[in-house]
Amino acid sequence: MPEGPEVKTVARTLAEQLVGHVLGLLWHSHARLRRAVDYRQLKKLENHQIDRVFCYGKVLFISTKAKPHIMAQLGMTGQLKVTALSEPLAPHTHLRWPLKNTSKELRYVDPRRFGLIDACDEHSHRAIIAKLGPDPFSMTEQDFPALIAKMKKSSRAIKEILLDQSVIAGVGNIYASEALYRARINPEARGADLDERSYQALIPALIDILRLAYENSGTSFSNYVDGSGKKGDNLAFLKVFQRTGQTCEQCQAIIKRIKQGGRSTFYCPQCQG
DNA sequence: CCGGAGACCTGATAGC
DNA sequence: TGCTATCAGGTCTCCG
Repeated sequence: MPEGPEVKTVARTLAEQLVGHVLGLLWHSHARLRRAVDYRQLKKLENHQIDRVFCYGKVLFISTKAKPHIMAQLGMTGQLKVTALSEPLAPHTHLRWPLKNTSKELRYVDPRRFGLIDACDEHSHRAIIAKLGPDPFSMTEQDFPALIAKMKKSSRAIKEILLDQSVIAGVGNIYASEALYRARINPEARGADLDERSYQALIPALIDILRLAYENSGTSFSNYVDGSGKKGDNLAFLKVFQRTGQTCEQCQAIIKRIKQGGRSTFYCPQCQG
């Protein structure tokens, strides 16, 4: 489901509801998520107070004063939200974690089970982040040259490079297409073939697109919701994603969909020719 | 090392 | 009304 802006929205809205609260007794469905979950480790966090919720790229962390922390990746359909204990259980609820002395609980719902929740100590926390490229939300212009150099080294299509979390963390299928449209770059162009000017347009365009999406609390076209169950408002701001057959706002050409690496890419053949 | 294909899952929707 | 096929905010592993 979520890309960087959605995960960051979930982190913000969860922080408002979780920080300062103490986790109660964990319930789980025994389902295997993307991989088997070490529920024993997670249960060690019972009776600990949550002090921070944050994210890097698409990885969300909930930390307590104790070790380990909670790590979550929402995959395509994962929802992490705080609900009333009395709220009916949605199908595919895999984790329920009551907050002591409240009538609420943290729930993880994930129909496709491409997501992951797990315990995470300092060591694995660092290992996770070490594998990821810079996070556009904390990046400054000083980080641009190294990032551009890495992209220029690749013979892959620029759209696929943008989806590579080890190059840049938090970009997914929506915002890769949107950023390339904004920067007027053909998604099939090889990283190595793009000139410096293209990159100087692309990186700021990408950052702008992600910031805007975050300000709009993310894009909901299917089941994405924030940490309190609310949908995002960014769908109306998208220019090409899932707009196959509609006219480009800039030039009136027809927006096309192609497949790259097994995934849809949306673009304007005229503006991004 | 790199890149491509397929695997992992459920659910919604379109077309016959 | 079924069926089949395709599509969906992601990532991991295997193979050449």
